[in-house]
Amino acid sequence: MGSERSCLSDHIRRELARRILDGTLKPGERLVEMRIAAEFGSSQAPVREALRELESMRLVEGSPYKGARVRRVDERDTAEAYRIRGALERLAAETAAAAMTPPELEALRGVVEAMTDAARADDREGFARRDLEFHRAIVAASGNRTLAHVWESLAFETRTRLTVLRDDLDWPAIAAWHARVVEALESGDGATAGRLLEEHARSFATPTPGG
Amino acid sequence: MGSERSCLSDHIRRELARRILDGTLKPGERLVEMRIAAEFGSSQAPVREALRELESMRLVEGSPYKGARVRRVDERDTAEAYRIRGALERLAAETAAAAMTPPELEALRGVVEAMTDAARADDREGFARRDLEFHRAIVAASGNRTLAHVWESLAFETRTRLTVLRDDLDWPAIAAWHARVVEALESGDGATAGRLLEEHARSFATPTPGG
DNA sequence: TTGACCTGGATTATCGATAATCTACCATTC
DNA sequence: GAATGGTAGATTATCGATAATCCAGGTCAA
Repeated sequence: MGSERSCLSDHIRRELARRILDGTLKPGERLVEMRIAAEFGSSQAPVREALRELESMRLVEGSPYKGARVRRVDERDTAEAYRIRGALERLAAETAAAAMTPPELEALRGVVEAMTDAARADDREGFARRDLEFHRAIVAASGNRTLAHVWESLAFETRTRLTVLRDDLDWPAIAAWHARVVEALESGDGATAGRLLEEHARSFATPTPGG
Repeated sequence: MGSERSCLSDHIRRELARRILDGTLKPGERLVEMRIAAEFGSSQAPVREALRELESMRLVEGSPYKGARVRRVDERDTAEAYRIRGALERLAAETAAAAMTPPELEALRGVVEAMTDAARADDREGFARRDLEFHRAIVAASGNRTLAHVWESLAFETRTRLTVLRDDLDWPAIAAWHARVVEALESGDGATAGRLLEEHARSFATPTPGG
């Protein structure tokens, strides 16, 4: 919600974000305004606006008269973002526990089921999508719009791609773990739900064991 | 740090942010691109970029073909922001406790002393400045740059203005309370420091008792 | 009277072109 | 040979103008 506009610069922004996300655009790669403009059949202006927004999302970095590059998102950045995610979702869960309606909880449970199915089928793409949906729903259920905005600005769509490739994780266990969060929320225990979410995020902030 | 550029659009952005901050531009006020451009002697393009960045800072809001307005920051927004602040600073303190050096702690103590002096002199302007300095220092000491970025994006310079006008608060007590945070950090007790900071922020998230 | 529909003026979104600045390369000097 | 300075090409920052869209107010039919 929110950022669904229809002007050209937003289209370009979304598309560039997607490419950074899926690795088409590699870290450190230059983003030349006119080249991008030519590709989208637009002029320079919308591209500039898109780049500026991506910059404020910290997906690209730039300096005056030198242009923009895809930001090099290293392990440290990801770890930092996941720690913040933990803190934010903890707050979200604590707030949401007192406010979530039975239909909302039902929907959340459905997401967890889909996640479990994806884990069984080793459908990591689907798993990642459900996972995002789950966490986003809790953030939304907090009713704190500023929180939702801040959470979105951390662009976990980008980072999840990397995480989901890890082979050392027990996906069905993670799905089951999400179910525990739902149970805590159902019993109105926001503190427990919050603690679970914070630990979960923190576990992803740890570098991959093997390298 | 960071955002010190020298191009026109950044100059316009900073100036507009300042005016929103000090109330020259009032909430809900329209920001017409060509009018602003005329005032700064520029064309439309730099103004547009500035507005888009202010939008991502949530200082202004806009929709396509309808233009931008100074964002109406109501009590709810402020409450939301302070809750997030609490969550973020809690994380910051927990991380910083294990990392802060004696000189850093010494500096932090100095800030609290200045804050205490300002409180005694009823210098609210000075108090607010020291308060921001204190919290910013803890966020910085966490070493989490992403956290610092997110924290800054909540623009507490803007909101503190409103809070500092409240008459129902015991400023010397608040200053003393900050000293307790330093003590916790000095003894390496990040959990306590974090809890104190979260409670503190949350207390400001509560609407003013009288109205 | 009321509501759908149009029209004019204002404003935003985008364009194509120019000015300002950077970077890499080469010549020149010591 | 190394350092300095200058020049050409590429790229960004900004401009002025045009196309697209919105909004207020009036017109007309029922």
